[in-house]
Amino acid sequence: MPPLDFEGHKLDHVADLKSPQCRNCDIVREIAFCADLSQDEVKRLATVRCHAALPASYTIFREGDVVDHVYSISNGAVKLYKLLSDGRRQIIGFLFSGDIFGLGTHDGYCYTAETITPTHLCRFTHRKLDSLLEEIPRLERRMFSMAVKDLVAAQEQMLLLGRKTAKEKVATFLIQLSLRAEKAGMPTSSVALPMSRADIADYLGLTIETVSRTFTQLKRDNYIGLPASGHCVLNDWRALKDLAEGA
Amino acid sequence: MPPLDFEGHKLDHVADLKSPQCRNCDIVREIAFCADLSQDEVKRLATVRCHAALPASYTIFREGDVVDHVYSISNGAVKLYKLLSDGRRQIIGFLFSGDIFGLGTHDGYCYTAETITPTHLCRFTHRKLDSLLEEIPRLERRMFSMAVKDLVAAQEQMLLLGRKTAKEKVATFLIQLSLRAEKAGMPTSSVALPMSRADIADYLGLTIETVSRTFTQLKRDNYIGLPASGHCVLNDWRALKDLAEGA
DNA sequence: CGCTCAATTGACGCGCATCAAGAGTAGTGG
DNA sequence: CCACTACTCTTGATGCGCGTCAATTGAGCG
Repeated sequence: MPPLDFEGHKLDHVADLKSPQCRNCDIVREIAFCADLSQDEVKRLATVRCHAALPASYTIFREGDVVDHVYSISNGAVKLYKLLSDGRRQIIGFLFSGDIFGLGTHDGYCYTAETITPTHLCRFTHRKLDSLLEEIPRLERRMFSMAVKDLVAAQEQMLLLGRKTAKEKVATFLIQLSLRAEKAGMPTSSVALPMSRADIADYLGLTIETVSRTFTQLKRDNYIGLPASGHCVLNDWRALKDLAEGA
Repeated sequence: MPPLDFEGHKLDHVADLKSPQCRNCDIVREIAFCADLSQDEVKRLATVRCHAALPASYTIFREGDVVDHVYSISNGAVKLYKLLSDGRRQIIGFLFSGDIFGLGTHDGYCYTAETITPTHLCRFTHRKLDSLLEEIPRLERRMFSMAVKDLVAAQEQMLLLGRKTAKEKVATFLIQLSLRAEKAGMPTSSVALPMSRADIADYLGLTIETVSRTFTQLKRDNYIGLPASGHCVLNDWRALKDLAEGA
């Protein structure tokens, strides 16, 4: 994938503010950034945002890049990952509609962000967002509580990576996706798997082969069904949850 | 260890505000909470704090407990951990002087906090701290940036747990302690190891035996020296760092 | 000195990685 | 529409790193 010039707005997939998907963006941002903001505050926020549509497997920024923007996903899916020098990869998180990413330190972003599917993003510069934070104290609260939420999830993932078996890891992953689907108002008994086996493996600290074998095993034991690639049916949610928690 | 009544102030190790170590607490809090607060703001903060001295291996709160306080370590060492139902444990972090802990969600604390060594703590109720956050916006900024710092560290630890070998894990751990010592103004070539091998193992997603063997191996290869229990000398910082990063 | 518990060391086994082959699956162009 | 290509995914055979089990050594403490 040649690096298209997204940051410089020359990418031909970039949509402008008048495009149809921007209305959708407004809706989604209600969920994410602005759930408890007033109409005026939402409008003020809208003045500093920028919208873009990106293809699949598109690198949004790399670990170490200067931190200049915060991103909000309108729709699509994004993965965040860190690399070791020899290419070993750890996926930090999968993000979907309504999720925010782009926090970092003065050393730059601490992970690489890449689209999984074609994705619509909203983007805010840190500079403009900072001045907004002065204006709207509740926005700061909201950013804080989202960072705490991410922190709690990261700690849960540390338990998974350090102490769970392959079977428990995959079960936990499916439960996570199911809970996520529930929050988005989707059915919990069937989850979409837009990411590849390689992505799942790098998220769970396993290899592609082990992930594949574990899926097969869970299917054989009737925990799940795999009707089509990219989809998974959870036959017994409770049993899968117990498996995920090592019971 | 019988559970002493710390929360009800009946613990005989609890020190009051006039005790000598409280002056120390003021100094340390300069580093932690209040680095950029005014004298008045620091004094205001002092009105809502409560101080306690705890013995080693003392459980401060448990995963799932109602979130009512935020804690700041004056001196000593604390470990945070999560448990699976069958007893498998993952240590989320080791905390030292100046560190803050006690964030959580409405579901309660998401980890258990336990002292490693005898420890002096400052404690703030969430309720009082919340009202302070209204008064002192900069305090909210500070809490936010500390949550981000924790998040970045958690993501780095995910890379360690998911993708590093035992040798790389132990090397990374020693480098972490060394960098921490540097920030505290201590020499980087020698680090204190107040925690047990079991704690180190549960932090790195290994067993006691593997940690022990890896220390022995690093010593044999002259990366480190182990002059006395609880101490480790880093003979070649750069080489250890390269090892930690998988080079 | 002797008790207790942490740490080390050794022997062995297992879960997951590695290596390798085969079976879908999707995109491409004639 | 089908062949061709390039993947991704699955499945099998084998190996290794780390876990498990067990015994010994060492350190702190009354």
